[in-house]
Amino acid sequence: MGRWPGGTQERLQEAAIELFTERGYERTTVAEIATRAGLTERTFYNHFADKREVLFPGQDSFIAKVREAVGAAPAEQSPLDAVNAAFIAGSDWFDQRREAAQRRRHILDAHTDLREREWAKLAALGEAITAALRTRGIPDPAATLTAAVSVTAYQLAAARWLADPQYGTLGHHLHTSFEDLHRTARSW
Amino acid sequence: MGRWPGGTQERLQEAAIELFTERGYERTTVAEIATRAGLTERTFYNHFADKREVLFPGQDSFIAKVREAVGAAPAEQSPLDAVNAAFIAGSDWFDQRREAAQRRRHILDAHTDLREREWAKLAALGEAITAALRTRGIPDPAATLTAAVSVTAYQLAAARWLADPQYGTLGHHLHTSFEDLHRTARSW
DNA sequence: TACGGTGATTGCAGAACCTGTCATCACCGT
DNA sequence: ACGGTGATGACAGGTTCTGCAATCACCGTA
Repeated sequence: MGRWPGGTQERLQEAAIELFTERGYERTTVAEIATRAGLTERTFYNHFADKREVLFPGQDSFIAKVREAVGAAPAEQSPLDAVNAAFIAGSDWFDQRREAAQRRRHILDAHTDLREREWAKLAALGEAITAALRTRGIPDPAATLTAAVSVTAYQLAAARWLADPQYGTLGHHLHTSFEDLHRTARSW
Repeated sequence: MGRWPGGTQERLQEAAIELFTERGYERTTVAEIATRAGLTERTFYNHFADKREVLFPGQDSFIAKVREAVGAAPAEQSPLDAVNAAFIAGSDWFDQRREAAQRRRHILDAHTDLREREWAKLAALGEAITAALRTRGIPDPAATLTAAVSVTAYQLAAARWLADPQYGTLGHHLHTSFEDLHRTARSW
């Protein structure tokens, strides 16, 4: 058992994705993940709150970044544009991990448990954006509605990004998704 | 142990809400819920997929009703109005259960686990509406965006309905929430 | 080199969740 | 009286997750 080789979380994440794709999420135990990473089950739980969380690395810091970017946006920018810009500013990270995102999505789509966690993360993102918009002086309910619709546009962009055979950037798809949103909102 | 006294699910739900408010969600075991209802733990799991599900009675049938109502809306109605009308059509059920909804909300707010499940239900509602809108000929991404923003407006209305000291109906709050949505969308 | 502090890792026990399997029971029609 | 049906119960077992305390490697300091 190599002890302290560093990168513990990353090793656990890779081991988890490997095993999930090999045997499926439910047929993989936390103990197996830890063993493949050269660690123990207990250590897994020192790094991740539960079994699902290993599939959502960096989500919390992404949320924090978006919140910060929305708060720091120029005052003359519309709320929706501010959120859009914040998403685009953080999109490089994803473009560099397209393949990992693909595998992750396949696992997520196959298990309701995991999609539940994903929705929870998206809800947290929405609440963070709502809070940031409020500090920009946007009152409720506009803040809540704008945040929610932004998250939906973001989801849409992410889906297109993963499905795009042309390998367009996430930023590009965010741009078109928010254009679609403007167009659709005009019909409401 | 009264066997087959009828209303098994309802008894389990009431026992669960009682115990959750008395000791809290985490400090209540499924076995305790079942015992208070005069049943066994195994029977609980014959009626509910897991411990959380006991707090979401009728959600699935509500989703089915909304899907149906959206599909059956008059053709001249705009997509957003169709969803709004579908919500209002199913709002009586909630108005008759305001107090239970209050207690349920207090329990939900205190536990991330349960809010996660709630988000999952809302996501399922959104997907059902998306599907219904597509059968009405609304193409993507308009169907997805319209459904998502409708669900958000619904959440907003439900929150106001529970907080309203005047005890206004859910239908009333749905009306004003969708008006807010129209107003906000004009700024996008 | 010796020593102690710090933080990560581990072992162990145990509660609770959830499932599979099969037996048992009440009801109902014949 | 009899058999079918469906809900309930008993039991075993795996898995998830937590609390607690011990162990280990590293690092600065004397």
